Amino acid sequence: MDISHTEENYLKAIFKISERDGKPASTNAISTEMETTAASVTDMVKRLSDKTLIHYERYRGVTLTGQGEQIATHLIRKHRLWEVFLVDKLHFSWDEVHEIAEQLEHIKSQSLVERLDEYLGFPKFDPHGDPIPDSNGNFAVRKQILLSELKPGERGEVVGVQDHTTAFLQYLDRMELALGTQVEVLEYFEYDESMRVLANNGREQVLSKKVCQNLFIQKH
Amino acid sequence: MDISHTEENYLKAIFKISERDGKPASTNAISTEMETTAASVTDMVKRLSDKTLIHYERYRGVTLTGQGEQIATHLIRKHRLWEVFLVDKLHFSWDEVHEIAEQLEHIKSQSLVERLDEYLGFPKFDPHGDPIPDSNGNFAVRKQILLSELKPGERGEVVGVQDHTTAFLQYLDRMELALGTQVEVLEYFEYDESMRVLANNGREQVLSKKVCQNLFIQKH
DNA sequence: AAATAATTTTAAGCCAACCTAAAATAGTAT
DNA sequence: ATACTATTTTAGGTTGGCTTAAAATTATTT
Repeated sequence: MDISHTEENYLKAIFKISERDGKPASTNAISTEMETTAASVTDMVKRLSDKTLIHYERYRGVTLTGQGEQIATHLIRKHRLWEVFLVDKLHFSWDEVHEIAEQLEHIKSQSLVERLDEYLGFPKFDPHGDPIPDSNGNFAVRKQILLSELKPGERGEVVGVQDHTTAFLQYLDRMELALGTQVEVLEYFEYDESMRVLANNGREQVLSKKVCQNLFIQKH
Repeated sequence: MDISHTEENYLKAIFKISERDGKPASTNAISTEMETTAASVTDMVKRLSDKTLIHYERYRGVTLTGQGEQIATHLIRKHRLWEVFLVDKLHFSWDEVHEIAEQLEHIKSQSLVERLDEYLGFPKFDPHGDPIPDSNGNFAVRKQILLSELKPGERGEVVGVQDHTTAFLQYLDRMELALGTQVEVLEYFEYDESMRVLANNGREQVLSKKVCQNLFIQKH
């Protein structure tokens, strides 16, 4: 059985949505994620169901079958490995790689993925700090919290971003808040829920609520 | 205007055929190359003509327009650069890379190609000795001849293959006739048009007519 | 519980890319 | 020039993935 580029993208969307919402993916949620209409989704969902890649009952939303989930996690694995390649080897910046990886993730070759993984040194996280699943679809877990959850006096390391937009990533570049940066919360302002933060590069700056709620920190 | 994966493959096929035959690509030739029917080709050829990617007149065969040729050579450029990547960086053997590169060549990102080129050290030839066009579509030319054209006593360097099949490439591996091997023709047998050849690795062996007609040599 | 709103599905149809079978054209041989 | 053959095109139809508009179902409000 072969599966199209488009079908793969639907599976990935369904995976993403059910992970985020912790429940079956609704037709509407999928149509939003895929930037298409609800009718198109219903259409596709029937096909994916015929191929036993998802469980589907009318009006009930969809979940991935084992098979479907395997395809989805493998896509994510490929996407994130390629992102590492683009950043580490080709020196793209972390805000430029998503679209290209979106294409590269559809390349079909088992040995390619495994060799790429090895070539990159078996990375466990991509350039945005997102975990790279192993070939069985298992994600590394990390006890990370949002910077906004840190109390004054507490310290941690920047390990990931929740918001993947170019705007946010470029903002972080400007603020020199790369992954791996050690930070300490100096002060919390109730007024606008911002924080004064000291980074290990010596920079001390105030970060907005929005920024704090989009930065993942590993506490220590 | 955007162009599909399939359309790109047609353009590449047309380029290849007109290069090989030195005349417009016939519907039948294209259908053979694309492993499809003549009717499908006629269908597609009309669309490509509407997009001004080819010149087409019924029953007259097709040729690429400037635009079409640019797309075709750019595909070949990407294909061959990716082959170099797969062999040089991921250590695939030269008989394993074609299919994967066939997919990778469709990745759309100008900066990706240029960075890859740089990363690979601006290679001029791919792992099979085929020239890699520059970003303007210009191919390096090399005065190469077939081994079968060499006379006893003459020497040269193995620089490419005409036959790209796995069988031939693996045969060359066994015979230790990699690209770059220096060879000298010791003896020619009229009986079966085979040759006794001495390689710079000290190996002396008899190569069949078929082998000699599929190995490109740069004479010296 | 009934009415209203939101979501989802169905219906009907479009386009790209394919197919088979039949018709048209071109090329070749007599 | 005619007949035959090979090639190419047309005609008509399929499938995947998409659309809009209408109908059906579910969820929410009163």
